[in-house]
Amino acid sequence: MSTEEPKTANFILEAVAEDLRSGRFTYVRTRLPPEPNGYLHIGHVKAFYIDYLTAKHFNGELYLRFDDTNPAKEETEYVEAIKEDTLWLGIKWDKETYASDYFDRLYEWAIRLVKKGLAYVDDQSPEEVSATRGTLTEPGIESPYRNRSVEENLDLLERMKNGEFPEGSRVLRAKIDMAHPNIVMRDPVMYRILKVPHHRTGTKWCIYPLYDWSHGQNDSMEGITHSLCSQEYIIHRPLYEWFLEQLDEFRSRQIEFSRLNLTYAMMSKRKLRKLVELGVVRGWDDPRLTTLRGLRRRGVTPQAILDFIARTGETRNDSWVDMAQFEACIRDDLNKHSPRRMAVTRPLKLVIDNYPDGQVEWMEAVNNPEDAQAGTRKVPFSKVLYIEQDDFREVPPPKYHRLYPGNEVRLRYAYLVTCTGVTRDPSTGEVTEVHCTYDPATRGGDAPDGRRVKATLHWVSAQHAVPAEIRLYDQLFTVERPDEIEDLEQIINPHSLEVLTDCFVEPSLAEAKPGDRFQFERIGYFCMDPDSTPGKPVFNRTVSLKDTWAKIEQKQG
RNA sequence: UGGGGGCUCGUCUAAUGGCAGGACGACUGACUCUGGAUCAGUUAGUAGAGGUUCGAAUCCUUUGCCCCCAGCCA
Repeated sequence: MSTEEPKTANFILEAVAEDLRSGRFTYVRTRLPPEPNGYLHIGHVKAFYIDYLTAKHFNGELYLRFDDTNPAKEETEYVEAIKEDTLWLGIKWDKETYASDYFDRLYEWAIRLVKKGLAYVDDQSPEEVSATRGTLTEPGIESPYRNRSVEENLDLLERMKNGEFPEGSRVLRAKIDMAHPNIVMRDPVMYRILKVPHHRTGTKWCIYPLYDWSHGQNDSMEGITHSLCSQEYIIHRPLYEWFLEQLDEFRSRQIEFSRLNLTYAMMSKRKLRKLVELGVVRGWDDPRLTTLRGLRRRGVTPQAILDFIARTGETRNDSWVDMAQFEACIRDDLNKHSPRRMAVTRPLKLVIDNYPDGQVEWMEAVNNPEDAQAGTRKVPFSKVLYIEQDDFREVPPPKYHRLYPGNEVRLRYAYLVTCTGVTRDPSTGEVTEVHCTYDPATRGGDAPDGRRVKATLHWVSAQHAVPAEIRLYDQLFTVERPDEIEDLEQIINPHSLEVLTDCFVEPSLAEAKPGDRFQFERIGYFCMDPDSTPGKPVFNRTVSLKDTWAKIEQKQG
C-alpha cells in the first residue's frame, strides 16, 4: 500500500502497543470481518484499513474471515466480489477463513456452556422472547424454560441440531441475567433454527449461531488478539468477554472505533440494494455510488481512497466527513498520476481563416507537467478545430478572458489566435462558427515579442477528432445525509447524470482502454468506461478540476 | 426517563497539566502555455457554569446537547 502511515499513532495503535508492553499479548493478529451479503463500500474500507494498518504496524497478521452465520442472506457471489475488491484496494490477507469453518467446534463449545448450566433451550416463540425481554427501563421476565436440567437441555439442543423442530420453535440462550441493565446481557440467543442451505456447509446444519455467539468465539479460536469493530458493538463487549471468560478460552480484545459517515453517500446495504432495484442507478457499480465497484468505475484510485481514510483518522467521535475532503484526495492523486489529454465536451467550430487549407501540423504536448517521466506526445492541428462552447462569448462578462471578438488567446501547445467574428445560422441566428486569425510567429504558444494572453484554450482538430461520449456525474442525492431519509424518491437528484453524446477527443485517445484514467485539460479527471466501443469511447468524469472561473461567474449571477 | 458512547475552527483531526496546531472548505494575493497545479496569507474552535492549580481542551463537580441498544440481523 502506498499510503503513508499517519504521523501520530491513533488510539487503537496506542492500546495495542500497551497490550504488547504489558504482556497481555505477545503478537498481533487482526481480522477483516465482512458479511458476504453485499458489495463493499467506502464505509467498509475504514474498518479494513484499521485492521490492515494495525496488523502491519506491529508486524502482525491479518485474517480475512467471512462472517457467514446467516445463510438466508449470504451468497458465494459476494464472497468473490469482496475478495476482488479488497485486493483491488491493495490489502492482502494472510489467511482466508469463514465463520462456518468453526460450526462444529462452536457447537462443542455450546455444549460446554450447557453442561456448566450457562445455556438453555428456550421453547418460547420469537414473539414471547421479544415480549419478555423487558424495555430500556424495565427488566425482562425469565423464561419458564430457563431452569431445565442439563440433561434435558443437552437432549433438546441435540434434537434442534438434528432438525427435529421447526424454525422459530426453539432457541439456545445463554443464561445470564434477565434484569441486566444492558439489554444485550438479558439471556441472549445463541442458536436459532434455520432450515436454509448454507453457501458453504450446504444442508449439514439447521441451527446457526448469531453474531454474539460466533464472532468472539471465532476470534478466540483463530488467536485474533484485537477484534476491531465499530462503536455500535460497544454494548456487546460485556457479552463478548463473558463468553470467553466462561469458556476459559483465549481472550481476544475488542476495541471499537466510530464508523465513517460521508456526506452525500449512501452506506446502508438495504438502501443501496433498493436503489439498484428501483433502477435509480444501473447497478452496484454505478459510478454515482460509493461502493468500491462504483468508485472504481468512476475512476477513483485505491490510493486516493486509502489516503482519504488515513487523513480522516480514527477516533470514537460521531463524525460526518465532508465529501469535499474525499474529492480533495481524489484530485491529489489523479493530479500527480493522470496523463493530460484534450477533449471538447460541448463543441463549437473554430475556423482559422488565415491558416492554409489542408495543412496539418503535429504539435508537441506535455503528458503530465507533474511528472517529468511522462514524456510528450504529438497532437494534430489544422484550420478547423473544435473548442468548448464555454470558451467563447459574443459579449464577454466582466473578468472573462477567453475568446470574444477582438480578443487574443492561446490555443494550448499551438498558436495565439484573435477572434474576428462569427458565422450564424440564417434562420435561428445561432452562432455556428467562430472565426479567427492566427499569428504564425507564435507556433508552440509563445509570442516572440513577449506579449501575454490571459487565457489558454484546449481544442481538437476537427478532421482528426474522435467522437466520444462523456458522462458527467453529480451527487446522487439532494441532501447531505441520505441514509437518514426513508423515502428515497424525495431525495434523488434528477441531474446526477448528464450524458454528452457529441463530444470530441484527441486522436491519441482512440487507443485508450477501459479503466484508463486521464485529465482532460481544464475540465477534469476522466476514466474510460467499459461501455466504450471501438468507434466510440465513453468516459466517466471522476471529478472536475477546480474551476475558479465558474465561481466568479456564479458570484456575478 | 435504564445502560453505554461522544462533544476542539463550517468539516475532519492533533495537543496525554505548559505557545490551541494541521488538513479540507471559504476568502485574499503571487505565479502560471490548464482560470489546473504550486506558493504565500486571511478567516475560524476547546458545549455551558463552577472548582483544583503558578498554569486546564486535558483533572474534579455540575448542567446541556448528540449518538447507540428492546432482531431468532451483523
